[in-house]
Amino acid sequence: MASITEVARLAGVSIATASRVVSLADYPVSPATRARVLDAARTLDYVPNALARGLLKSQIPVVGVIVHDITDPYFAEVVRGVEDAASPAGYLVITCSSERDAVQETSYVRLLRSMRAASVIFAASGLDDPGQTRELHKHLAAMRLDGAAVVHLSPHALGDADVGVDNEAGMASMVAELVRLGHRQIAFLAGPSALVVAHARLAGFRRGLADAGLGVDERLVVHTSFDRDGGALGVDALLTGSATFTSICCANDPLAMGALARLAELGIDVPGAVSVAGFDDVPVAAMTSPALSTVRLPLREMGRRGFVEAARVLDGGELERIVLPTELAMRGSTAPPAIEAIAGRGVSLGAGR
Amino acid sequence: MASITEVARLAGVSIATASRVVSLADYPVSPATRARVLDAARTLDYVPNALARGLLKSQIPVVGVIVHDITDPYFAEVVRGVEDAASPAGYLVITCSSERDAVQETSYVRLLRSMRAASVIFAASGLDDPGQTRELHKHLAAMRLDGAAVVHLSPHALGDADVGVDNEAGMASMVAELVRLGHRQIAFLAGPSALVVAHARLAGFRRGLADAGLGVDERLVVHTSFDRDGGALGVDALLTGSATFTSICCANDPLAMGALARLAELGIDVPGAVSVAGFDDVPVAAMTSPALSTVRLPLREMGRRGFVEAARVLDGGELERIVLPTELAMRGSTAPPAIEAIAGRGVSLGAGR
DNA sequence: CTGAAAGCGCTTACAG
DNA sequence: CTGAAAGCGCTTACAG
Repeated sequence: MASITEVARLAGVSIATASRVVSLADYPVSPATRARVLDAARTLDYVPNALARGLLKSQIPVVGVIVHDITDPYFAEVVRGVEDAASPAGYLVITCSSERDAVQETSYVRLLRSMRAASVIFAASGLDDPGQTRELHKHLAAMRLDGAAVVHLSPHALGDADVGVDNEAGMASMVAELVRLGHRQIAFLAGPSALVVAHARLAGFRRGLADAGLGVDERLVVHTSFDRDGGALGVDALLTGSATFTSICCANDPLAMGALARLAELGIDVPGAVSVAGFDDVPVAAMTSPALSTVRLPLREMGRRGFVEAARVLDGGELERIVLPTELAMRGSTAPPAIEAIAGRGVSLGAGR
Repeated sequence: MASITEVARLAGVSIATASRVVSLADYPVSPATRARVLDAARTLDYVPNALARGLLKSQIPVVGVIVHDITDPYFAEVVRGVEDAASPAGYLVITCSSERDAVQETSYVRLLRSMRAASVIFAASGLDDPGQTRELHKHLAAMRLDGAAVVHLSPHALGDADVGVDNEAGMASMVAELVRLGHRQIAFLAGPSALVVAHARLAGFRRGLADAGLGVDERLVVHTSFDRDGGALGVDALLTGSATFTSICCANDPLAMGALARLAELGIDVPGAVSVAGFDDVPVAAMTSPALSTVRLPLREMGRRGFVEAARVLDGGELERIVLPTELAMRGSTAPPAIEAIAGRGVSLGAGR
């Protein structure tokens, strides 16, 4: 590949001058010289070496996004948002599926640091485990010191999201809506108790109930994994428990979809016998049957704004903490409760009910 | 950030020696010296500068994956596969959502070239438009010359996939299965006629019919976009057309899901009145209702093998052309045909049928 | 086993 | 407006 040296030689100028024109530097160069350099660059199919430039700046126009799993539509949306904002600015996006594993996450961040990525954006909520993450934070601190932008899109062990939503308020609004529909016995599939974002949503559930003057029946709060399997298992746990309920509120959409699938298997009608609500509004939420009522998060916008904030920091500005609005997306999986609540313990599962 | 110079100074050795130990070079260094260097590196929180190393090698351990859209589960799966193979090898994955736009694709590849990415993997099929892509191929040729690995996971304007599936055979096997179920009037939602991979699947449809001794009713072959909207539009086109059919075979899953949704809207029972089949087996295909019968592509494995082939080339080997097997995944959306075929023209849409 | 030195391809004071 | 030179942080012949 042609280097700037060859471009300069072909154009008959110094490499300094060649650099000034090809790098679009704001520096006076005579029009004739400029034209000759541009010509030479075109002739030689010159493409600047971003590594050399990056070495000088100690930074390369690349942003790493840490996600739980890129095949999870939540994260795919966020990453796409980052890309939509980053791409016009000439930044490339590196996806890092950490599976919420601290070791993997650290290894990714170290790699990002080694290549002097301009920014790392955490799309996934961290686990509430500060001990595990000392090395991670060492890397992040070093990167920040070096001018890199670190942006969180979810609450994490060390603080709130930089660009995010009010998870607690969003969940409380869903609870309020279920109460408005007439529900009084609302179960909650809470996800993993160690996940920071799950905390916030559980807090929202409690607040929603409190706002309605209702108490929390702790037997109806179930912790599971944050995926479909957790939703199915959660339903089983509720049905074998001792408390009755007319609706199930879930801390995210996968949980709700798993619950929907398990209830269908058991022949329990949604929303006839029980209402189900999710949280996130991933694109598939509108395609389940019945379609899932959920809390819409502006996922793509979160990604976009995440990059915008990163760019602000790279420009020497301060991170602005941003809270984006959530919105209820009520669909077919919720309705006023049936006369009788779904019973817990004592009801045999799978018996065609 | 500490550089190797500082590590060398702290360890009391030359930077050459320091480099040999921190870069894990296969070069004799006395154990005592090695230990001192490692110690210094740890003390200084030394992380090697990948940009400096890359500048020397004219290559950085990064692989770019060109996809249509990372929020499309097909591509998310493939990217995850690439990441699963790339990550243990110390490579980072850059996602490029090109929206099948030649200009964007070229711009991404140029950026990848400028940062001397070790490899670019095309997950998306190209458009059959060699004119549009001259500049793209100039960049790719330059990268290849420079030792980068270019791998195609789908057929493209200039040739077959390097790591892919036999789209034609896969589609033919689905047609054979529909015929086995008793279908004789099979419609085909073909996707865009300019998309190379769509060609192959249409060819498979024709071959499957020919193998069964059936002719192709061209009135039942509909070209639309490659997404849900195309599926819905395709159904409308078929219903207002003049030919009858008992099943709809789709060139990919989004088309099939769009068809399913539209048929449900129209009150047409699947698979009672008409069978619907997809192609790809993206994860959501199992979650529609009825669950979608489709042709399973080993998407994640395609991504993984794509990186493995890239690594082979980077190691100085030759690209091995690999064809991965497809598999039928028959689910609830297909069944033997009803006595009467669905009629086209003359049936009023949306009239509760 | 160790080190001095060249060089990868750029940008940017500095001098003219 | 133009150019010579230093230097970013590494690796790697080459010499010892």
